[in-house]
Amino acid sequence: MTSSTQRPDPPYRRIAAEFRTRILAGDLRPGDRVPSIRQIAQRWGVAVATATKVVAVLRDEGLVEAKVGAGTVVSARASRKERPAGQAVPPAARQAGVPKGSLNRRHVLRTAIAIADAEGLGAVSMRRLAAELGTGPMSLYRHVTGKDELVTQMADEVFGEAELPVPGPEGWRAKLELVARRQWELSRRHLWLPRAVSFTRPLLVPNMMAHTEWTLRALDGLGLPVETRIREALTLPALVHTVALSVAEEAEAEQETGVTLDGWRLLQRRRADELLSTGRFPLLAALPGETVSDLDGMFDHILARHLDGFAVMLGER
Amino acid sequence: MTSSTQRPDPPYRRIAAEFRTRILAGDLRPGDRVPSIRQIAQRWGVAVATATKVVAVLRDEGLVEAKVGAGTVVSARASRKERPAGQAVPPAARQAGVPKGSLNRRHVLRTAIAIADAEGLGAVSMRRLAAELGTGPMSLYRHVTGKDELVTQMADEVFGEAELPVPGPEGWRAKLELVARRQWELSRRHLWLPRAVSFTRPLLVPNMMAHTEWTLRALDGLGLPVETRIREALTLPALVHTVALSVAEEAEAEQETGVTLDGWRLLQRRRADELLSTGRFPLLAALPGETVSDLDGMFDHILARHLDGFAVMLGER
DNA sequence: TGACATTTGATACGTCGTACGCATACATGC
DNA sequence: GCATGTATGCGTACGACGTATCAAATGTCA
Repeated sequence: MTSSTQRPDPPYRRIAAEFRTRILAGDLRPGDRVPSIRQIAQRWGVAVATATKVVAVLRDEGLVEAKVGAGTVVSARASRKERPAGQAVPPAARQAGVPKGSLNRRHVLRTAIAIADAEGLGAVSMRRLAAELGTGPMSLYRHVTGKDELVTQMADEVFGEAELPVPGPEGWRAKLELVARRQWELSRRHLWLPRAVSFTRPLLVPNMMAHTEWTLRALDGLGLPVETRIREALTLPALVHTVALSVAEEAEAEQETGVTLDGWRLLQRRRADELLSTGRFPLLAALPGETVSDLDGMFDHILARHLDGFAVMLGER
Repeated sequence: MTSSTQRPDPPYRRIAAEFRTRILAGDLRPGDRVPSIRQIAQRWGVAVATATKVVAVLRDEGLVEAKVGAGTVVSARASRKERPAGQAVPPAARQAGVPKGSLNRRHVLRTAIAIADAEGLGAVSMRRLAAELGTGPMSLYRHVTGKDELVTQMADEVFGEAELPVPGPEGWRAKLELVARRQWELSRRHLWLPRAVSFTRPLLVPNMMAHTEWTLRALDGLGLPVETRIREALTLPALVHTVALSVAEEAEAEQETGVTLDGWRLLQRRRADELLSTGRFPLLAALPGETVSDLDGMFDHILARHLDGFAVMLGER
């Protein structure tokens, strides 16, 4: 570089330097918007091509990231002066990984999941989700074709949390119990899950298909006809599904009554009590209330009975 | 308070507040007559119905007591502000008069059921239902407090179709199988049923409670602890529920594709095929398609396994 | 410099459930 | 008979929803 003489830097370099110092000083933080090309052009009184060069310089230095249509943004890990200024990164590195939409899509999904976890699936409206992400509702449709797909993909995302060991434990019973309990844990962690997808139609939810596939493998070699294997593989998630649905409803009811004791819920309770005291349902009325809502126990019961029955079918009893 | 938005309180609320402050201030003392409904109507220039609401609000708050023919009077212990204003206590379970309402209510329910049977629960909107009955949407609210109740009562109505024999067949297994199959038939006849109610929360659906009661009786005398009896009584409908849900989804999917082959569904199919051909799910991909959708067979499987398992628990195997 | 493909967000449309207010008819007590 | 509170039927309108449409703004490239 022979620019050591008094020859002044060209304008585009001067402006770029200006931004560079602001970024490195932390004045512009990662994620902040950098003025658009046309704004730079106007503000500094230069042509658009010049402003373009400014941004190009910064981008080649890895300080900013530009997306067409969206704008230019200070890139992460930019403030740490890890690379001597002026040392350009190979331009190929700027679009290395996935098409970048993938990351935003995950962000959308995780945010939606967070809302659903905290306030139930009903709270996940497109507007609400958009607000949470700081954008307009319509922007979501860039990452998701519609609400149906959003919900399905939320389910897929959380199903990805539950990994199944590759050989798995010994014996069909341990395997079946394992997969059922994994899904049960999932449903307890994400109460909206049974509302989001039907467990007996795993298509389109790849991570759910993986569970089905794993289960089918567990059923292989037991000498069962194919229809039985299918049914069994679909039965297990179905069992989880119903009980999980009840858990979800219980939670919702509780949440609502926690907020407002008004009208509907309270009225429900009153009516239920009235019905119970009519004497038409003596056994039902005599039940202790706590047991009804012990849904973990309920799940254990339903799963154990089923596996026992399956063992009978295999002739093991 | 309710001043969150700038939207002014509706007239009836404003007027009620006016009286409330006068009562609480002691301006109107216990035993004093409150202006009659028609007087209020005239004095404030509103309709009698509106004035009626004013009095209703005050009465629900326990501030006044109304007697037909006699008039409305400030109730005793009203001046002590013992209850946060606006917090109504007795919504007063409105027991609809039998004579006329009963028949019309059934008509509403049966019409709603007919729509749901033919086009799915999603087609049952208040407007649609009203149109079918030849009235305005708001007329429905004379017979039903809201959509939630409508749906619940629809379920109750159809559960009334399934009668259970009073002594029932001999032996626990025949009894349990009977009640499960009755519910299964119900769900096949009314595909929307599993969507309408949770089978594990029979409260508020008297005809469903009857099933639970019947099941509990079938489980009596087997020497089982009470928790087990409860769980079992709730398990049977739960089993029906999941499989029925799948049936419903299948039917909906089929119906939609029957109408329009466009976009979403077709796209789903394509994606599913793509996923299957990735080789990640060899066992799944090798399955014959017909068996997957044999949901009657699925139900038989799940029920038989469960009952076998229950027999094991009873030590009968 | 201008044409381009993208991305965005504001506006708006058609649904939904239902709150509100009105008019009218009815039942009850003085 | 008369005034009272109540019940019924219904038209209007509000706010929330999912999403179609489209102009404006963006970085890029000829």
